[in-house]
Amino acid sequence: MKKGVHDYAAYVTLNIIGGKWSMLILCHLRKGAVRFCEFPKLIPGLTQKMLTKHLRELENNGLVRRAVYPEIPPKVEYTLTSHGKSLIPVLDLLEQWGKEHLKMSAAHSDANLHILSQPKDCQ
Amino acid sequence: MKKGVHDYAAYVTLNIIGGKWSMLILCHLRKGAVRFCEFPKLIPGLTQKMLTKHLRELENNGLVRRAVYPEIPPKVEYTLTSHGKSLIPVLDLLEQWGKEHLKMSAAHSDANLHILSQPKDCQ
DNA sequence: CGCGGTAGTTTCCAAAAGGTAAGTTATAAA
DNA sequence: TTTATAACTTACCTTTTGGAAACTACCGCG
Repeated sequence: MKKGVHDYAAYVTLNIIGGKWSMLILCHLRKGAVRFCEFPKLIPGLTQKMLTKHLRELENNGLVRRAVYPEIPPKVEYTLTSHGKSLIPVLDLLEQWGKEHLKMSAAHSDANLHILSQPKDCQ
Repeated sequence: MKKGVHDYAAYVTLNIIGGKWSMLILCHLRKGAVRFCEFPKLIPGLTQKMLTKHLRELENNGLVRRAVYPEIPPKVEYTLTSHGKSLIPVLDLLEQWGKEHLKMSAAHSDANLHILSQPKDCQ
């Protein structure tokens, strides 16, 4: 999913949080600052390359703030900006719908086996 | 974005509406039934192949219903299921946040040029 | 001098997603 | 007989995305 000047602002939102890891990163930032090296521990499978890439994107979109502490060894912390925090309700709703959907599809795959006798589709 | 067994149900939602065209297709279905051949007219750039692919996905996820009318030339209509309709508030929120974001980033790129004298970031 | 720790960047490769264009089927109308 | 139409499917190719692993820089420590 990328580009394309469609009339829907929802498209913009998906371009921002639709990457493979962005949403996961944001979810962990909800609770407060996270160090660079903490992310891969929090998010299994996330590599440094993908982490930097998505963090830069989120930073460029004004959702996260990058704070560098001039220490050795280096320390960099990421936090949500206020704009980033405005995404939390959106994430919550996505979360909530996802849960409903999982319940639904579980129920449905059970049901298929013994209940259904209604017409499934007009055809 | 695909796969990955993370703890966030929001991930599930994004897998469903996160494709390049799914959200656009759903948006047009909000108003009612749409024929196959109407989609490419409604959504510039959408090809038949991508359309079928995403429609099948949405169908498999129980969000849209496919109704075939046995006529020549063929007629196939797609509608939202009730489960599909439950996504509308989600799409609306994505839309709303996207609009806010566009306002924000427009304001920000203006502001950058003359206003800012605050520290941008601790570094 | 070499090691460890943090925060990256870079290179190289594989997989997934997406696009183009042509083919398919069925029938009715010209 | 050819054409047109709707709804697909298929083959082939390009682009995008993602991942593994190595490399850089910095400095203190032993």
